[in-house]
Amino acid sequence: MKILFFGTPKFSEIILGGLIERGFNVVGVVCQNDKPSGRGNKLVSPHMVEFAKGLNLPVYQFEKLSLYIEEFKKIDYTIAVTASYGKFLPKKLLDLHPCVNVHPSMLPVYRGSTPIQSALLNGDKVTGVSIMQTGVGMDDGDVFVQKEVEILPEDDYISLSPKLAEVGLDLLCETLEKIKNGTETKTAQDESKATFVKLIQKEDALLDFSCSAESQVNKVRAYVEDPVAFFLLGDDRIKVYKAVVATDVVGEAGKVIANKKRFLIGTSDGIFEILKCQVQGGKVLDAKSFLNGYRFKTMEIKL
RNA sequence: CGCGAGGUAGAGCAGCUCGGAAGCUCGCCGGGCUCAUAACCCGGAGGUCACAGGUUCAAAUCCUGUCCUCGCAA
Repeated sequence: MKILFFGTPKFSEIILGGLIERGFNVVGVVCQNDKPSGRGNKLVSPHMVEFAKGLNLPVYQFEKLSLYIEEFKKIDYTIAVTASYGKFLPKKLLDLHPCVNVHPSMLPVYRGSTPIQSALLNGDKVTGVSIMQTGVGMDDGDVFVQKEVEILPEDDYISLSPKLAEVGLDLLCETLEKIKNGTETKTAQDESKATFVKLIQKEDALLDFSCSAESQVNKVRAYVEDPVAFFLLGDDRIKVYKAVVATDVVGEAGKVIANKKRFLIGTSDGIFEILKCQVQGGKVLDAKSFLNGYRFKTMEIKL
């Protein structure tokens, strides 16, 4: 079985790396195009490009897949595996060979592009991974297998994502073996229970202290990799990388309480404690270091 | 040449406008006080002020170039 792998972010890398490690025959990697990015708007390749090259795999980057069907016909593969590729695969491409997808949620819940973030944002205690048939719709194909994964209170996107990838990898390998042997089974999703999650916008990451502290901590956990939860303190934009709900203090919504040791912000329900943050121009710092040098110009946050 | 901020003790910052003996908060080491402490008091170590040139009697501070870090936008 010759696998053509579709995937772009870190999540995909873990799965790709795992497939190789376990001896699966991956013949190539398709990932998204290079994009102008960062200061100077220089063209930057997805990290996957280097990763795949490091594994001596050919890398394909097509601007619009549907325009390159002929190219795909030239690639010698028998099955496609997708994992957070980032775009829909056109029907013409799916018709060439079977295609399975790794989706980090318990489908039909959290269909769409941000299932991991959504589970964290909603404060879920459990999420999971599904291996499914890749279809033309949004994550609505038949499911081969799925497995739950516990979300720990201290988990955030950065810690949870690899856990889901590892579980996804196991399930994927299992499924591929079955497909190879012709013993795979699949069941249709219950459409009535389907939920969708949307793309994340920058503004979604703006912390709102008129909400509960817990909900804003969840926002930090969900968006810690990108775009990173933030709030505005006077003219300063402060990104929050790690926060918890403080239970030993009281305070008023939108009011900052800060001393040499702790950086607290009142919310409508509970106290939001910042453990790791960054002001524009500065490095990411633990609260103590941040407080050592930061000069507060205001202690109020506009709600 | 997309816009912008910054590189000063182990950490985080001030000082730079108006050149003239390197400072603050924390950490660290030593001592003291306390039943005790993330408390308080006393003392101490630790910096070629990113790098390279230039101006000057004198440069962290002014000028030029280089390297590095970071925020925004896309």
